[in-house]
Amino acid sequence: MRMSPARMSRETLLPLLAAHVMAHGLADASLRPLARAAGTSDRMLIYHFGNKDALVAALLDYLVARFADALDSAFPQARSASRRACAETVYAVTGQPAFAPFRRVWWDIVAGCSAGNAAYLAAAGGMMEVLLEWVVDHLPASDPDPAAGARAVLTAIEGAQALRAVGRGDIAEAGLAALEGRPA
Amino acid sequence: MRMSPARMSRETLLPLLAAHVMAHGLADASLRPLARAAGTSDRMLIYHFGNKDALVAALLDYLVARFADALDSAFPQARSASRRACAETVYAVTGQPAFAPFRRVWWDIVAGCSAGNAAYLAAAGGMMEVLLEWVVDHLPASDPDPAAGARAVLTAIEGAQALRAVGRGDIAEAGLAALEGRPA
DNA sequence: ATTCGAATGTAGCGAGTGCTACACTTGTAG
DNA sequence: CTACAAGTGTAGCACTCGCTACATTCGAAT
Repeated sequence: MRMSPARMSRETLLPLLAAHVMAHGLADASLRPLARAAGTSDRMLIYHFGNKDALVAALLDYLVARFADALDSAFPQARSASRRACAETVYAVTGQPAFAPFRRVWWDIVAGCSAGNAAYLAAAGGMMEVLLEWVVDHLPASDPDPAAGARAVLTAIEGAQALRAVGRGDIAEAGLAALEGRPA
Repeated sequence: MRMSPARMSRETLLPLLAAHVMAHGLADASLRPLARAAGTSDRMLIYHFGNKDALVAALLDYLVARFADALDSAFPQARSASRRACAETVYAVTGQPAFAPFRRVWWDIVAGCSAGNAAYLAAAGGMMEVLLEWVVDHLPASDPDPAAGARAVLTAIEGAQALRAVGRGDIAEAGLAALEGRPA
């Protein structure tokens, strides 16, 4: 009676690792708890990824991809009626409980960027690129300058998210409401 | 020949501790490096503050006060000509090197809030209150709704700061530029 | 001068950190 | 069947973490 050794690879490990990180945060994720969550040992994580930095880098790539997936599946397909409506839609959707883990790791990433971590910078760039494209595609077709509009919307969204994260969702909502209701 | 024992208290310690935190970040500040920076031992930090959580709480209070000071001394006295100009002023001033340490710890605080840390939430609330009041006071006198205007400006500023932190200052600046140039 | 409590130094505990050494078992290629 | 490399388990290293026990020194009140 011998269990299959359940051969592992980066690919089979990453979803389990990502689940643990989204549940417990990225900032203070350490090898042994990660390994426990994935049903392995710290020894094997190092074996498969080389060292912790490489593991985190792989994890960030994976999380960016999952974030893109989550956007595609959770967001309405239709374009918004205005920049303001677009921003409020993104704010509402990314405020759903399903996005809480992403919000959690997002601020870990921002803090890491602010501390000068290059891997985090790359991941943050990826996430912003994904979001920016999504916003461009969902701006009103009548928007005179979708590129500029998307940047305005994204700036407002990030600010609203930050304010919500620190318990000042009231400011965030008032801020979004002040976005111009119709394309300029 | 006996040196004065340099009696210490929370009050004499806090500036030194704060300096270390602003230089090296709040997230992974640990007792022994903090003590070294303040010319003491971890033992004494615990003695004066009780435990690390209380120390961090005191440190956050102190940092909020220093942030308020820095705002008062670094910002122009005059009111801005528009909401957009006000936002761009704050963005420019808080982008100065003198504010880099505050930006650094700010994102540590936001990440801590997102992880559910109550002390961080209180500190973040304090910082936002300070900033909100400053914005209200510097909006054009002609602004029809300074309370709403300040919230709009603050949301845009926070978003711009976040984007700048992750290396997308280009988006931030485009976003601020799209704020209405004259009071609505 | 004596006493007493506040302040401080030294040493260490138990837990957790990233990572490694070494032995061992597999599945597969020759 | 044998040889070999990929994969895995066990144990441990050198370190940091927050915190504590214990002994000492110091300044001020009596």
